[in-house]
Amino acid sequence: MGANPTPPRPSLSSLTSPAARPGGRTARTRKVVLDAAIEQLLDGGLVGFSVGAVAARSGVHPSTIYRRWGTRERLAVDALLDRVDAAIPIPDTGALATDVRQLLGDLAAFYGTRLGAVVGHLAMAPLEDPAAEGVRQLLWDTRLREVEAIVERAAARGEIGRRVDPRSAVEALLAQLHLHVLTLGHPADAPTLDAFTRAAVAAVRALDDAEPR
Amino acid sequence: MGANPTPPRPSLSSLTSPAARPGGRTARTRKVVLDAAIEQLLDGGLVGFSVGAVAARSGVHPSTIYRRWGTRERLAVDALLDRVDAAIPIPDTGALATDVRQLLGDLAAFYGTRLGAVVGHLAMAPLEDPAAEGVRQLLWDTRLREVEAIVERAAARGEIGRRVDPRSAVEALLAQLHLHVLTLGHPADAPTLDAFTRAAVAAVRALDDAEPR
DNA sequence: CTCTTACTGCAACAGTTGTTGCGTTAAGGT
DNA sequence: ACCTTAACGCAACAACTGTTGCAGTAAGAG
Repeated sequence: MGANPTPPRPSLSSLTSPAARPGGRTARTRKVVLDAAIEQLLDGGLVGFSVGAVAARSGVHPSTIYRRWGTRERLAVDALLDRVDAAIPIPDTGALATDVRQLLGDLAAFYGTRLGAVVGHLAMAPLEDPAAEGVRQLLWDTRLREVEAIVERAAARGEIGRRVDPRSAVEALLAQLHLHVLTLGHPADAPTLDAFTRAAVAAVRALDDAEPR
Repeated sequence: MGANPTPPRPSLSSLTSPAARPGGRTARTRKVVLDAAIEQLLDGGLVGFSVGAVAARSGVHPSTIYRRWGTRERLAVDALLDRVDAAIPIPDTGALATDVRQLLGDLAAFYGTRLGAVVGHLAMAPLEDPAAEGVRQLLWDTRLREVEAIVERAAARGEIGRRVDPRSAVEALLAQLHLHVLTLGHPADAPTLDAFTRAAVAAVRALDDAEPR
């Protein structure tokens, strides 16, 4: 029973359930296609990303890809999930401001990457494919929950009040960076990130006042 | 002479330049198509929004639409521009907090509309069509500049420091609402909007400290 | 080694999306 | 009323997108 093929962590990877007992060369094909999809996303981003393009690049027949993934969005999301698992670590520097500064810096650096840009692009607005949209929401939820640790540690230290809703606080921490970089497409240099950090920390502190009404 | 058909304000409407001297039934066709596009967006949103669908609904031949607009994104953006001009007013209540609260409330209400949801959806992430993407950025830029008035009045009143960069401040004001409602798809009730307002105002105040380095 | 089973490639097909050439139509100027 | 001219409808077409049936093939079980 230890033989079940689930990945190291119970990550949310893989829309195509690897659950069923393979009776074919599933794993190899999957890897080849997803690698090709990543390559395609690296040069060209989402523009020109299509099932046909990935099929041509991978050598796998289009019909196979359609059968396993179905839509371009599902394929892109599934390919990215494989690589974003490593993602960005949650800092623990001992103070809220430095935690936030480091997290924002890491995020900005990631979104500066070609791959990160695509991930950010897909992350910001709803997707048309229901399955892909479900994964997007799950990803955000997972991610925000992880970041809540920063807020909870700050509350434990007494840096912020204990009445702050962690989820709202996390949103406040991340919102301006995402609007600035991903929605508006502007760069985020060090002074900008410093300013975002100051603003974010102040916002979280303000959420304490009379929060639970 | 009062008969000129240009809209009240020299809005950025219309990707299709109405500049050239019309030798055909330009204006009528344009209106019919854009009205049909809005209808199509109202029921169905961006899903199922295609040139073909709008052609069928408007009775205008698809080839005509392709010639004038080219892509689905350009058509959608152009149709929406016609209706978003009325948009959301910039409040002037005499205090920063109440200005922000009203603006956030108006925005949340607008995004709760079917039309507003589509606008918000298109606003959050880059568009693939270059022309449509240009309009998106222009719209953001225009909008943010308008909102700067709130910040500048607050600075004039002494509510916030004069070293605050208005553009950063405006981003800080709007960021959490957009992340919460448009990216995450969550509702924004009154208490939530109150909390966003408190956080946003605190964030703007924090931007003052040592802002210009 | 053989059998089962699932997945793949291939080819044929259907639907949608976007393009182009041509004759026709209507708006605005004279 | 007439002429010019841009825009439109139509049809034919090209390209891309997605689906389906069938035969072949590889992985895992006994």
